[in-house]
Amino acid sequence: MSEKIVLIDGHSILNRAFFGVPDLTNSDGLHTNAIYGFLNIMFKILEEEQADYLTVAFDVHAPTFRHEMFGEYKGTRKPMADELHQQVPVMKEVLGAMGIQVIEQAGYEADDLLGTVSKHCEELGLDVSVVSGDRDLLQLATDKVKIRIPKTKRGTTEVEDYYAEDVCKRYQVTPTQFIDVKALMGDASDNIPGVPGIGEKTATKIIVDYGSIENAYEHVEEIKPNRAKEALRDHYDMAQMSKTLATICVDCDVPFSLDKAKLGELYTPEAYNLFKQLEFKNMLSRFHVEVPAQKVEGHFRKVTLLQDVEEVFQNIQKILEADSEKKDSRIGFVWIGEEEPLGLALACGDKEICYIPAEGFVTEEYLKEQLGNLIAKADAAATLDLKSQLGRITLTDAGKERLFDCNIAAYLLNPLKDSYSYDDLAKEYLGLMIPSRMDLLGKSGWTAAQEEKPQEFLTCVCYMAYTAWRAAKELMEGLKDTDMLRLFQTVEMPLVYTLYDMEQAGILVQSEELKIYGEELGVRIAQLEQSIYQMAGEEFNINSPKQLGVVLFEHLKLPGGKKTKTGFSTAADVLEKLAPENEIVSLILEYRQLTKLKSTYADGLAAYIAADGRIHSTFNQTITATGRISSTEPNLQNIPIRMELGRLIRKVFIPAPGCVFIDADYSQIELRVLAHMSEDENLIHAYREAADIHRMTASQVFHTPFDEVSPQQRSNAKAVNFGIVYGISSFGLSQGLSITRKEAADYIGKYFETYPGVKKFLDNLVVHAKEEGYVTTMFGRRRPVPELKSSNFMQRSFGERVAMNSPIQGTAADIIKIAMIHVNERLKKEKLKSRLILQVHDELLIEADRSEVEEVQKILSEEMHRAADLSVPLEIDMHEGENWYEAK
DNA sequence: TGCCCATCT
DNA sequence: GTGTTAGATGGGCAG
Repeated sequence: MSEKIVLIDGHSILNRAFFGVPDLTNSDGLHTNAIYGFLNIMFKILEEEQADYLTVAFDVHAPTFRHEMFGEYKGTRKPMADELHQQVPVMKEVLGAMGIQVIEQAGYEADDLLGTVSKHCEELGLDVSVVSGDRDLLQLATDKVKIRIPKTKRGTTEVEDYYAEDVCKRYQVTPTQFIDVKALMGDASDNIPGVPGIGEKTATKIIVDYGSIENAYEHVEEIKPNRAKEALRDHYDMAQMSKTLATICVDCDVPFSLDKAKLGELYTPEAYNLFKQLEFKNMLSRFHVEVPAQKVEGHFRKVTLLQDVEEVFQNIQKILEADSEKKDSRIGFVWIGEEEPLGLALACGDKEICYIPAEGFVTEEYLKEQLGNLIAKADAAATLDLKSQLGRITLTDAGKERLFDCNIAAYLLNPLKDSYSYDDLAKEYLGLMIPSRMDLLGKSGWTAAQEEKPQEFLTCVCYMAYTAWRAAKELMEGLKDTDMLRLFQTVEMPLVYTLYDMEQAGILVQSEELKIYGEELGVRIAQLEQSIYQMAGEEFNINSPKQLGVVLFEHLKLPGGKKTKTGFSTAADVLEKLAPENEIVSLILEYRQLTKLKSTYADGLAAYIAADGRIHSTFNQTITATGRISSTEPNLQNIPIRMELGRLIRKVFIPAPGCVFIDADYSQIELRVLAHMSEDENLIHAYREAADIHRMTASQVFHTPFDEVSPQQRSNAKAVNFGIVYGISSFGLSQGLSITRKEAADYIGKYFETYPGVKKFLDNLVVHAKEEGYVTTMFGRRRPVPELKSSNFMQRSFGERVAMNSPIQGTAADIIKIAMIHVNERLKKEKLKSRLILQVHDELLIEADRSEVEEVQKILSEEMHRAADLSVPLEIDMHEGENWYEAK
């Protein structure tokens, strides 16, 4: 059997991988998706082929012989996205580290190198596989040379293979004739001009009939479609030129060496280090070297017998005592289990790492008590997600101060991550590549995993405790280095308990009323549906933007063209402008609103009512980029209020018997924060003097006496006020206010003239963000702004808006967090029955016992006011009601 | 899964 | 000259 060589078209496969693999970035901010995809394709093919030799060819950025021939020739590669471009040198480095030959040659494209090497190797008697995403390479196919075109479909890579005969089958022409076809039809992406008016079909037919461009020209008068005949006759020169351009050179001067192409050990230590740096975790298993993490795995153990468990606790106590001299005694712990705890994972040092099932004599109560003792003794007790553990920890006030939530610390250090799983923390803060829960257990729940995959289960839970133990120290250092320790200790950690209390409390819902509300919506929806079908003259799925677009813009021929990538835009603002054209439009808008109300709110909320008649939402503390909290399952932070029909839903949220709702919200907190942070004298003055800030703004910006400001002026000023906070453009403002862009620009200009301090402040934020790479809130919370480094205008502009908005939104978030912690603590300390139950960004909702209303109002007012000391007053609006509708 | 559209501050 | 207001969650559709 002959030996085999694989030749890879480097740029082409990188390019394919770049677009086929979702964006990946390592901790250094380096994009890695193209490299990752390339390696996946390469490994797959090497395994399939069992090849003996491998070489990768790249293009060089230099003019080629094609440029000399044809001045307008721009090269076969389009300008590369920056995110891809930066991956090319790294890719070459990775290949180098694996001992893989990389060839490139000025004056030629990779295609030509591949053609030449492929022919050379075929002559040497080797089997050749050429891997490329580019079908031009098909011209190289013979019965010994196979062209392989990988396609990424749903995450998996499939490869199309072409020997010469496969090309004939698929394209009806031989590989050589394939060049002629391409020359005739042209190729815009390759800048091959082609012959005008001849497309793929005609080109193929001509070459099938005549064999080549030259022969076709000899018989040009016979060519069938008249159009094609004339085209070829008039543009024969061009066709010949294109043919030369499209022909891959097979005898160029190539720096190729068969010796160097010989495959050796790919998995070298150098490659290992690079893979680790690139964070290609699941590729590391290909390496046969011992990873440091495996050492610690040797100490993972499951402890079941009471006697052994007692020994473990004694041992940990000893370790803690020894470490306490250094003020660095620390445990890592994680309760495992969903509803009912299965057991406790513990770590104290590199050697004492174990999992203790709660079964037999080792009861949950016993474990709780022992854990409590450890927490009391250690300087720090670290876990991954404290809120989820609080139900299983006996807390003392002293214990509270020792608890350390690794996820929250990691969130403060980088709030942009979408996951803070233990394997992410280990990678980021410990430099350890360890298997994730998904890697070990797949989608199994804890209970199933413990039974079915005991070994992997043990590995997983021990890694969790170990990561918590070890990362806590690094995270603590990180918080100190970034000046966020105080924020962590006085805001984020205490907030864990507040949110836990709120989740436990939940909010009472009148499920019957909710059901009736949903049914009423259903009736109206059915009516609307019929009317819409009738007016459209057909039945279709109104909730499908695609179908709706076709009905509105094609069948009913309403004006307004394409807007989205996939078709017509049918967003509310587009449809509102169309409302006068056809009555159906407003019915559709109403239909949309009602189906939203029914599916998300009426039916959606009903599904979350627990046995106690209350909805217990989850408040997430590590989700948003700015420091706000978020609410899920269900989201209680987006309950309708603007439209009356939707607002009615709030009537089903009621206080418990004997209670009343008290709702307090900060008045324009973000604008006040802006006034304070910018130190703009005029804006501060405006807030100190006027109750109505929008009117005051209108008065100052439009140079109109305060009492003569028209409603229009006030509402415009209000829009500008909001826009400024978000970094709006004149275009955006003009859209929002239905005014010309010029007028909008004028408003913004006047605003900044009136409040020059604001302008300066916002500009400085962007400058600071560009220099430091992040922005901060008043309380030191950071948000990185990597978009500012992008070469893409849009991304960069986004970064600028982020730099302007995040400190404002984030400071407001800090303030209400502080307020809610103190409100909750005072309710508890004063032994009140009233409970804080919701936070909606600038609003707190309390279920207050009727006997405590006055005291609760006092607490809310005091704590919300004193949460921050601003140079403008912090004002709050407070309402009382028998349900959430009334209390707002 | 990604897109579109709705909802909130 | 680009596209053009920050931060979220969730339902439904289409491939």
